[in-house]
Amino acid sequence: MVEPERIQPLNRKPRRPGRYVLYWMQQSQRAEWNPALEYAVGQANALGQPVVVVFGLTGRFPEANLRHYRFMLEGLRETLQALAGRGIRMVVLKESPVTAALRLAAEASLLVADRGYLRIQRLWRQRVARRARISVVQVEGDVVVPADVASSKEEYGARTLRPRIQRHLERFLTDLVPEPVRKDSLGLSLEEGIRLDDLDSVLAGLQIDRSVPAVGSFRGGTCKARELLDRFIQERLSTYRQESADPGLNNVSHLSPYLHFGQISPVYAALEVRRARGVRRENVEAFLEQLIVRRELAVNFVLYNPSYDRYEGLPEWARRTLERHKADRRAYLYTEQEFERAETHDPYWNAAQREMVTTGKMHNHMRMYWAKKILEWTETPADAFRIALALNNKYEIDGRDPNGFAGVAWCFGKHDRPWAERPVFGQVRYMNAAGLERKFDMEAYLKRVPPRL
DNA sequence: ATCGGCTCGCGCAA
DNA sequence: TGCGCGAAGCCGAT
Repeated sequence: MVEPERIQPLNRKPRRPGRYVLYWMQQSQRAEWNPALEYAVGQANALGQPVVVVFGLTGRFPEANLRHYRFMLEGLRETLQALAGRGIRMVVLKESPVTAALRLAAEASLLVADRGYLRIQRLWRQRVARRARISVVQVEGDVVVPADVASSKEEYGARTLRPRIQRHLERFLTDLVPEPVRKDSLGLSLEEGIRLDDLDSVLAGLQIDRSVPAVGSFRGGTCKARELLDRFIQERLSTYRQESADPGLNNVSHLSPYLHFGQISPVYAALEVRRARGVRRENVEAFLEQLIVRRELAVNFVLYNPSYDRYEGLPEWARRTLERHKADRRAYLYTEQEFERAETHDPYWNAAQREMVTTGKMHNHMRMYWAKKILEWTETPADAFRIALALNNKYEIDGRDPNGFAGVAWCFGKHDRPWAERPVFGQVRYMNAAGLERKFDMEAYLKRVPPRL
């Protein structure tokens, strides 16, 4: 049963007598723990119709490259098979999500969409809702507490969002029981769509940026995500609070790429972690703080701040103080290319950059240090913001995620408070290598990251 | 090793 | 209007 607050009509058009209920999959790329899918199945059962799933595979998602597409397609291939196992046909069309959804909506009774919070995802849904001739309903499945239920405005920090999430948490942290599929859609006559058996040839047929190679360190897909989560709970959760910040230990879940593509449900992950046996409460709480409060603070940021991907999206006090120190002498200055090639004087910074470029994922604590240093070693804070975000989006598997936008902005003062004034940073929180060495085993970090690009 | 100060703005209590 | 407090800070004093 999907919570009613996850369900929102996106237009006022009627249902029509079509051949099937259409689930337009976009953000939640999974066949289980997917409220939009289960809602679609429930509606289809009530109408005595089958469910068809459509996915529009566009080569034009902003800033997406081979690395992102490979990971996403590994997940989609598995999802397609899992859906077939439930008697649900998934059609993958090589065109924009909007036109793909509209094409199959022509013969549908009702269109169900999942939810994504980025600007482009909201725009896509708006267009589909406006141009479809049928009722379009959006079902939230990307966060635990739907962002507009938690708050109706941009929150100032984790401190102000946390109680708002807590208020609703229990209501939304519930099992999602799969609906039985009463009428299967595997035999329907439909557009073929493209096959996903051979991902190399699918990728070869897409007009995408191929300059960033796929990574072997993380394979996409729900199974892989579940495996990582299980292992995390078994082996790492019981020391999470103490160790998760240490880049040398890497004691983290590694779920963020999977969450980014909707290959695993945050509700499922939260429930699994809560149900873990023999783990101290503080560790469970520390993980849920990341998975829910911090992640959903990032979603709040991209939903309510129209400048979430620009320097202008920073709070007034941060821009003011950075502006005041714009002319300060920088001890080092690097170009975007020097950053990209990990050619700074700082071995920790270079290691972080190499970790990101080679594995597609940088340790959480290093992401902060990394962006703070780009601010310190670039001529203007606005350039630094742009460079940090561009590199993040290019090389992280979960680039262009709300977490990335909020994470970079945090390094420039967003969701943070002012600190003692100093050169370049002004009152924005400063970090340095001595801090890393004081607290963590940085030799271990250097050892676990490839020594060169 | 530990501690206070740094400094802004939100939200709540009064 | 006052007050407490905040993602992971740093720095100098003790």
